[in-house]
Amino acid sequence: MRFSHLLIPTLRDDPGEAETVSHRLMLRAGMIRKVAAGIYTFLPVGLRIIRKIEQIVREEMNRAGAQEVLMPIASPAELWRETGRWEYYGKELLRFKDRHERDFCLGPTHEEVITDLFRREVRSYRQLPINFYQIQTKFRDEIRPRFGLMRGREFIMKDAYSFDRTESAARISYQKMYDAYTRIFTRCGLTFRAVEADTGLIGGTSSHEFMVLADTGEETIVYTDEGGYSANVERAELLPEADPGDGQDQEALQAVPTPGMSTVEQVTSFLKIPPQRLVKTLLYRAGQETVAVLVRGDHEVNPIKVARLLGAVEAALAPPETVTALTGAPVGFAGPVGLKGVRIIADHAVRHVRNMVVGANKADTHYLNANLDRDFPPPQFADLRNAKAGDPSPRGDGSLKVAKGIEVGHVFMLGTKYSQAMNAHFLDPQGQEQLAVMGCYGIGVSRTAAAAIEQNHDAKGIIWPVPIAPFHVQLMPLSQSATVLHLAEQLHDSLSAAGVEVLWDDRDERAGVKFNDADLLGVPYHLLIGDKSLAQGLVEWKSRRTGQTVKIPPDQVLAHAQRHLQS
RNA sequence: CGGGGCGUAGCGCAGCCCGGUAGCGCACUGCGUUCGGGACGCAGGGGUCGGAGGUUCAAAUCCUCUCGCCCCGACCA
Repeated sequence: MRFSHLLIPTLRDDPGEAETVSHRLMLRAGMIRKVAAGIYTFLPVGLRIIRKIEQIVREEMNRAGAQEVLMPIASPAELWRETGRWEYYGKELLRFKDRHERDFCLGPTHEEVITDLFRREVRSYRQLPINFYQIQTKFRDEIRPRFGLMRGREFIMKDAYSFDRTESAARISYQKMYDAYTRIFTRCGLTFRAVEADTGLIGGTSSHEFMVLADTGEETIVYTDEGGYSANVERAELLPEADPGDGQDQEALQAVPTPGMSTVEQVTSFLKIPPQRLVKTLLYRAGQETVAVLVRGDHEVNPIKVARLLGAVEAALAPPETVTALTGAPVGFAGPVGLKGVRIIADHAVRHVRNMVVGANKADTHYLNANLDRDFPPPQFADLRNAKAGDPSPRGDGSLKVAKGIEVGHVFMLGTKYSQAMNAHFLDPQGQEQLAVMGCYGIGVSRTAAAAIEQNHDAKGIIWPVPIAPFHVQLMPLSQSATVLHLAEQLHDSLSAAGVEVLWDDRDERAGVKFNDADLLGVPYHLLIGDKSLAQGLVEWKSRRTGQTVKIPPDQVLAHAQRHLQS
């Protein structure tokens, strides 16, 4: 492909709107252009990358036995009302009316539409298991779209939905998708990790997220070196630890003034104690109930765990008025001692804190040396906090480490949530109606492209992994001399004929311009043809990643290319 | 939704405080010279200064309203 036949509007300057590496580089390399907040046009080079990823996804989905369909982007409100999500989904669901005033939305995901298809068309257990997938544009009206393709409002997603006879059969479908995802991200040339994820309200038994590891990732994961355990921090289970048994004596409870000191940092540095000795008391609103949650000063409450313990949909910090009403003190001075009229729950780690510092439920006052049993009744203990580096693994295989990741895939056991809401049945061998057991599986295709850049770039630009690179080789004639141009054309033709994807920079630009654009674009191999080396009958093959250059005769280029592209 | 910032040529920006009819670099067009890591010269094209209203003899500049975009945050006591 000739460079001059594609619109590749590279930019010399960083666009002011982009902060993130992938966003900046995709704009500069002329791969995407913004149309509105979180909404982008893919230009030819950007689209080629998307197509590459899609192709890998498609091959692996097909191999795993899923069948491709294409559902509409617009879907009618009735389907969403059946599952309650028309109300539940909130503002992220972009709604509109057609000319007859009928309610529609742009699909943010397609459980409703696919379940509707299933219940209309699939009758018998003989047709199961069945798994449908599509690669399609999704729309989610995010609160704050950001980072270019990383969190767009419109994005390209592969979504798949499996239907099985039983829970155990569904687990097999789930495992097939899990394995397919592992192959997909491996084939894309990405460094990633599958982590246990929260199943949230949807319930079900399993959920895994596939995280591309990158320091710029929005998600935090914990893992052990041996790979025995890895999970999203939100999800990571923490077992109760044994009492370190330092045998400290309980000292007398004592109120101390802590004027204006409402944060852990302020109180601990004022009292000159380590944060582990402070126990903070946070009031959470979960459903109809308000609870006081105790965690150690160096720990963070995990609201998802709080909600799960209480059987609520979600838990959020109570507003300041509630805090004042219940504790009689402004925010920052709540504590378990003498706290009335509210249930208290505590993280396991609190059990072993002796002589703790806690709020005194009085403005500008904390207690020193508060102790369980003696000063306040023992609360219910549970795992209520986020994991942090150094915590013991729940599998007992060492301690947890922390890393940042970008969520590019998510597999999910749904159970019968949707089949029940929408009456999606099949007939079992006994002729009885049974609810289909479902799973759903998503891959952010456009986000995968962005994640690949976050993981593979240097100061000069992108460095694509070969399998998802827009081209394999960028061919650069460095002068306009007839021999150089002639050889460039010959090499372009012979490589292309052999299936090597060549971007031939046929522009009449200076060498420096071509080099810089090539580095920006990130095509993995550069083939340089210049008068200098050609004088010795050689051309240069250069690796974008390592910068390593070898000089080879033109008739060996094809073999050389094939050798590099295979690995 | 709260806070901050920004809309002036395709991109990056100056001009705005202190009103006087728009400028710089890159990109783009033509010609010439150049040609292995973002060349140079000469000559050009391109902007109703996000939009609407107001003040004024005069508005990119002052005032009001509006639209769009970016960043941070959305409450860890």
